[in-house]
Amino acid sequence: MPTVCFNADLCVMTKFSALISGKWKPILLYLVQHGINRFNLMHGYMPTISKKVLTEQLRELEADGLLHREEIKVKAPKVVVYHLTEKGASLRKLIDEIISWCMEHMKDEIPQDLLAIFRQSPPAFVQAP
Amino acid sequence: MPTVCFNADLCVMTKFSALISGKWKPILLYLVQHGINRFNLMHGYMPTISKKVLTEQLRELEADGLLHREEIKVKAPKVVVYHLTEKGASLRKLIDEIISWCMEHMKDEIPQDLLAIFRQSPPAFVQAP
DNA sequence: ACAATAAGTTACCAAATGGTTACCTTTAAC
DNA sequence: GTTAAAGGTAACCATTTGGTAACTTATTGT
Repeated sequence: MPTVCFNADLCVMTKFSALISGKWKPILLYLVQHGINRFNLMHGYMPTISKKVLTEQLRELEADGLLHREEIKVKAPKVVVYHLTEKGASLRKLIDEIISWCMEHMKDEIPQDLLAIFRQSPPAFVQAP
Repeated sequence: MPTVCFNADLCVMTKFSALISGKWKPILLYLVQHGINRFNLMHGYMPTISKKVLTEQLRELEADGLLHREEIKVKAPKVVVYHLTEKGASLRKLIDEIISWCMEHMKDEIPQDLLAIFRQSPPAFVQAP
């Protein structure tokens, strides 16, 4: 019997996965970084997400310290703006490195046109994160 | 309405998450890299995984081209050895970078002693992946 | 008086994921 | 001839995750 044991619940990668593996989270971080930072604006760029799930994912990103949520106190219909925290911005950089790895090692699963666009301008404003 | 739309099913990070987000997969890659590469041997290092799930995760890692499974044709009780493919080895390097990021940016969620060990010898043979 | 807009919430549902326990197959050793 | 070891399967269950569709609240413009 080994003296060292591994436990998935204590695994650092388990915690990291929890951070990014919400279905829409990498896309949300990317959009907020690029100024797509309001609820209905984001929803317009992600037509297939439901409002319920969009709310959930945003709240989780906020709870994990990746996004900051700011309610702008204007009298009109409430306006809410999201922006990246430092941790969130730093995670965005790491995600770009992960995407680079994917472009090299998962070529077969990534559409040709995306690969081509990526080669020209890495974190382009197209479908990637 | 924006001309660009984002779809989580086409997202590169979704594919990447599928690669690593099996609960035990990062640990398995790490163990195999360190020569813990047989079914019951691995099971000894991961006492809380069930055989069913261990089989499943190994099979998925194999299907994703990260591990190679080799049945050694000896007459005795069948012996099976796993080893990393090139893709798997390259993913292990990326995971080490991800863990470095976690050690910097998720300090509060990572036990002190692990942080200390990590500072001395990064990819140590202790609970980390 | 009424519709529209921003940003959600509520109730309910389906699929995926990991887990438990018991069982299987082949060969060698006692 | 039964047992042990290696590497699994099979049947079944609970939780988590994302999804649908309808409803909400406050204010402003017509």
